[in-house]
Amino acid sequence: MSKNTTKENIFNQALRMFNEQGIEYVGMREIAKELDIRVGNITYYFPTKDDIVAAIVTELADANNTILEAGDDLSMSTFLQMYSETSSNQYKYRCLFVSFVYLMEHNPKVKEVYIPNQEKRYKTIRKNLKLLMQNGYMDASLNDRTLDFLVSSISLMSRFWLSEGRLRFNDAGKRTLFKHYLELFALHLHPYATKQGRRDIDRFIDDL
Amino acid sequence: MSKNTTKENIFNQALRMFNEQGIEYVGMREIAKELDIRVGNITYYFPTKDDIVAAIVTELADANNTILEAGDDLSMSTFLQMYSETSSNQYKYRCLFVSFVYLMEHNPKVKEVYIPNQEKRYKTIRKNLKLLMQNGYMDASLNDRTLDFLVSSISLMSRFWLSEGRLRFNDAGKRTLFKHYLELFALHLHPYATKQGRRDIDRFIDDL
DNA sequence: TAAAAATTAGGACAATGTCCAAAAATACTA
DNA sequence: TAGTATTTTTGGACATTGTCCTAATTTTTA
Repeated sequence: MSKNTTKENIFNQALRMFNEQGIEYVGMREIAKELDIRVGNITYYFPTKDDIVAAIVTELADANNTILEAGDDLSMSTFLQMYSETSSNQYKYRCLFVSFVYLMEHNPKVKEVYIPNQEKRYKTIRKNLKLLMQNGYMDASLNDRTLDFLVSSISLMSRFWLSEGRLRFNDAGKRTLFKHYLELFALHLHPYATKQGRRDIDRFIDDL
Repeated sequence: MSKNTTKENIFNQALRMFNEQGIEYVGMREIAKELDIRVGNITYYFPTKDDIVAAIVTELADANNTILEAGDDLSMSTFLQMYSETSSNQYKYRCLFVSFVYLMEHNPKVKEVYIPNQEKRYKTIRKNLKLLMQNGYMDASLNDRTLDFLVSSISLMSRFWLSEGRLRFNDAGKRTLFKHYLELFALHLHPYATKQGRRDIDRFIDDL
């Protein structure tokens, strides 16, 4: 097991503190203090605080890219499972989602990494829902407008469930948050699912 | 028409700038500059920036309190109309919602005003949904779990639609945002509404 | 072992929110 | 109306923030 480099130490310590206290409320000097190094040493690896945040965003993007794309035989279970994994990644880098709007508007480096993913995300959700229709998990009579509604609604939820969770459950653990918000997500699909789809949804919720 | 007091000028100017640029990115010196007064003059009326924000929260709370409570004869139209009015107030003080989590966790004065309203809000939504059931607008067979789902889901959406809107539509006007997010809200109820309820929902959406 | 490169330290800088004492303007009172 | 008290406004000080830069130190390379 190799010793961590200074850069890794800074990244990990920053992520830990950002997740706990919020990005805006962790100072460079505090991070340095925890690691018993000087601030100038941090700025050597990360010239600005935004660079640390950008590194976090990049790691999240990479993590999400390792989640395999849906095949043509996508089932409701797989779809839910994929959502669950994405949520897991979001939780790991949750500091990003608690200050979402703020980050996007004032951190160009974050914007650069995240924006391209965003459009892709809409399309992926839409494509997956269509696959679920084709494969008999979602109601085949869903029109485009309802599909758009579901995509919008899912996007909104998946962006802000962590913020909501922070407000509502304070600093509850991952388990509590997952139980609540994955159920919320799954129930969202319920009215538009076929009998087969609903069976998968119910099983997914039971397993939470 | 009486001349505005200094305090009112400060409040209005701050709200305007907060809404446009975000609370965290408007400095006391900038507000002072716009009004051609000195910073010390602001702190005379609002000792800290948090006090300005708290004043904004209070005004929002007051505005929402003027929206009449639902009577026992609540209809789907009225329910949607009430939601629309609340959303209008949120838009007026939208700076608060773009930095929601941040505010709640680090501004005790905001927390004090908002938290009590929050629990009340859950109960109100729940009560109103039950009224809609009783009055034949929502499916009478809704169980408690589905009701909880709807309440959670509505709460999440009504807290974060403004954040989402900022990310997705950038600085689109009120009209664009309303068209999209009120429809999203209304469609949310659609699967659980009765035929009568759905008629109201469809009319509401058409009128947007 | 000496030179070069990478890393770390330490302090300076402008900007921020906050605070305070003195000046100015206004209101009040005899 | 003149003098006093109160409210309002000013201008600058303060600690803290992220950032930047130069010099010292350590590590790597030749």
